[in-house]
Amino acid sequence: MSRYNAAETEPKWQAAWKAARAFDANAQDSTKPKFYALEMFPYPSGKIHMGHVRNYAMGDVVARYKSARGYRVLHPMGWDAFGMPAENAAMEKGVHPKGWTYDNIEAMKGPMKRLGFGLDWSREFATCDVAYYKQQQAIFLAFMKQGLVYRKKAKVNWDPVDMTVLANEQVIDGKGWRSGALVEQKELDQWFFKITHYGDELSNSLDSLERWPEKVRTMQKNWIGRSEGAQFKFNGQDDCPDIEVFTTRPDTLFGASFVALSADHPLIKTLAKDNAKMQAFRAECAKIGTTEEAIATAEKLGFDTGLRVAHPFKPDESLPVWIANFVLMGYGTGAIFGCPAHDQRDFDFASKYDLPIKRVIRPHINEGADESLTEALPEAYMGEGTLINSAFLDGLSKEAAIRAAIAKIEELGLGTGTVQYRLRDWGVSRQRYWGAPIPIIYCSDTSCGDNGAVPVPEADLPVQLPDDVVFDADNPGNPLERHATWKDVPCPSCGKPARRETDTLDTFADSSWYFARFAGGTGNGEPSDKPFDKTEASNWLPVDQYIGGVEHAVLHLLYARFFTRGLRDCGLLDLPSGEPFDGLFTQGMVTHETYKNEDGAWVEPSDIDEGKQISTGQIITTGAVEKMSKSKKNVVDPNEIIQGYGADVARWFVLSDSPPERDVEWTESGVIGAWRFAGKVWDIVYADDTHQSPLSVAAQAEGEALNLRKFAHKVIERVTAGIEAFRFNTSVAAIYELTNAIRKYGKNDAARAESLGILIRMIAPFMPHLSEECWAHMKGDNSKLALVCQTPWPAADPALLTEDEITLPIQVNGKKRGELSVAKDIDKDALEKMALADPRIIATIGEATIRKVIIVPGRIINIVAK
RNA sequence: GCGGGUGUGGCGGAAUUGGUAGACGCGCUGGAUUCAAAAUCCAGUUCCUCUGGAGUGUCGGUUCGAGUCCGACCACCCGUACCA
Repeated sequence: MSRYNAAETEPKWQAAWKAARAFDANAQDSTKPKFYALEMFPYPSGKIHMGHVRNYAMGDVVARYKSARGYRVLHPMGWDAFGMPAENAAMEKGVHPKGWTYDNIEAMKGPMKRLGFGLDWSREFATCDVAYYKQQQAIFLAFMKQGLVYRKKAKVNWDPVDMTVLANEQVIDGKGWRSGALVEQKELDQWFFKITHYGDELSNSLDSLERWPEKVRTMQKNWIGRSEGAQFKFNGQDDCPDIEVFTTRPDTLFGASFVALSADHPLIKTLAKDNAKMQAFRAECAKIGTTEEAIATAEKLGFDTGLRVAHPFKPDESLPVWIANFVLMGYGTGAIFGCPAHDQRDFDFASKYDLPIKRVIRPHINEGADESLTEALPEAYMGEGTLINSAFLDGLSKEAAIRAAIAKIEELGLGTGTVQYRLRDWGVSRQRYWGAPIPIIYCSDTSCGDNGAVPVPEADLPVQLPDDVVFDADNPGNPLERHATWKDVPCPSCGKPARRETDTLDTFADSSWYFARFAGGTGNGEPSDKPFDKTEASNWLPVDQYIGGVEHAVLHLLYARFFTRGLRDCGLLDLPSGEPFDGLFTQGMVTHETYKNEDGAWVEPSDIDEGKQISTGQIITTGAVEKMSKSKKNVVDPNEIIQGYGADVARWFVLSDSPPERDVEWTESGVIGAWRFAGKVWDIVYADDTHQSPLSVAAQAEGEALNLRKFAHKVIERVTAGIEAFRFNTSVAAIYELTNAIRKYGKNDAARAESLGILIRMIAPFMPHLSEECWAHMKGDNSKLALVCQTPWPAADPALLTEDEITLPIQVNGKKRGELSVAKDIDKDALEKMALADPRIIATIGEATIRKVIIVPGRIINIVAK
């Protein structure tokens, strides 16, 4: 018998699908309901890795399955092509980011096409295509008109040696990754998207996303972090101006022992100009860096300004004003009051600097006892309780006290109850070349436009990236800045000398609307001069099933949800809910050990043999297991598996064992199981040359034949449920069982043909090429039957799913001691009698007295005996 | 630090959602086939002091019954706003 030959079979069926326009969305029957399947598009790093294969294999199973279930499916693919790695490659290898990127796209497209995903390649684009980023610039201008764009100062990581802005991942232990210089902070004018405008909507609307994982909704909700509280001022004494604070705990105001300002607070910036010590403290704070993680984990440091403010409720008392490194300028007003007894951070701070710790909340459990609460607190008490030592708030609960404190603050005219978001506006300016230029021109006349900032007129778009730029390691920084002529233009408004914005847009913007471009953009190969066709995009959106890595759970998904709202409110998209993704599945990451050589450089796993780097001979240090990423080089190329076993085995393998939402540490062991399976399927199909239709129904089957049919139909249920629930590994296990059952079954009769036809249709979304080959063999040369990828999903016959006889376990005191084979609908009394008559049960019970017999029909019998 | 998640045989994992723990696959062991090997096929495979007992990261709780629910902890992973 012949063997399955992937190299011959794969191109044959890929050509057949193309000829049948099987995955061309425009060729689908328009009367069918739509289904938009989308996987997060890849960054073209140059190689696909196992994480990609896993992601796209899942998406393809869903897309092909939905197609078999009668939907017209849109399943596009493109490239998230702007970003830092291209510039790093330009510096390291002297290549141009554009050439590097498009070469990488070509390099990745080969293996992706080889894998036979059912993709509509007619809609492909890269975000670095001028046609795409032109439209992104148009959207930027539309958002601007809509009031969703503004400019303000913001901090960046500045490498003083390389004279360039660093990304957070390029700052290692506070030092520049290339130069090793201590990273400084620098304030630059930057553009922002007003995502906080939609703060409430983005938070509330999460509840409607029923087909999103609960964890992602929770993460987004926490990220947006809506909190109610009060904003009010502490009146300054002597030279101290009034200080505006925000708090969620105005109830603890009587326990306040200090006011703390961010080192970046305008007041501190002003004071530090004439105060060298304060300036030094600010520099100390700046060393920590800009990331939330670094700030939160840094040792809490303070600086007493010597200023004092009045307590709002006790005008004769005053509080010291400190600078604290844990107060963020970006949240609230950049100033807080500290209540050490009831906030852990304040507690740590007060303990360190010997500030008073005054308790104002008595825990409920202490009621009656220890009225004075005099003994020292070991830590802050943040739970519920009753207010004490708080004048008019005494005796109130926390919630009531919050309300009463706000009322008092309002009555005193010091402030109001307000809502704050943890969410900050989205800074989109990047001091880099390889991104979409921000379409702004700065006029030399600052009375022109907004303080000199003039939007590029729509007719002048695109603002195109110049190709003639130079990258070199000796001269890092943004080449657009250095370009001889590019930035010099006349002001589009008044004609005076002006210069272009040299910052480009955050690449998260690129991935915030690409799904709309797929849906309403290039479908017919007719690029329209707008971001996307409104009707088409509105018809396909929302994406019915979006699949991608859980690492995008907050930022990418939140930014996309912001963009669709912006597009909606600009009238570009008809999407009332504003929600781009109706169903979301977050897959776990494919992880791998990381390796470094003696120079401390990351090393690819394929460059290692017996603990040494093959290319240099250096000794390798093994690091942590982390998600596969280009920057850490811990990627495994799937090409070897595809070459060795074929596309279908590779696809089957990545879905076969692990539950899709779980992280998997990459290992090739187990791929042989997928390979054996492909061989078994081939063998059982080619063991029969009678060409009975794979759509046979063996209605007359009896005995073993009937059992096989019953099993096959039960497996339909299991496989279908597995796909619907994204538990492909359980579908795979069920398919294995059916395959084994068919193998053991001897005859080439109608029951076998029916079961085999069911099997092939169910394997088709997973192993599409092998399935077509098997399907073609079964149906024979003269059959009019369609391709298996265009054949409906098998339906389970309900009559075959029920069993008359079932096995029930018998437990004694919760431990299994026997089992019974009984009719499905046997009554409880009979069951009890049978269980108590079982010799092994009698022996187990022995002398003990039977206290109770629990019978759960169809499930279990438990005898309680003592 | 904070937010979110995960933890079951030698390994990946299954378990009808509170009811037979270990389906299915890998690996391993033995056998068949072969001059031999590969491939393939068949059987076995949680552990132990084995007519019994223990067992789903640890400790405790609820229940007739807990991998599943509750509480405390441990380890690892993701995110933490300029990696994408």
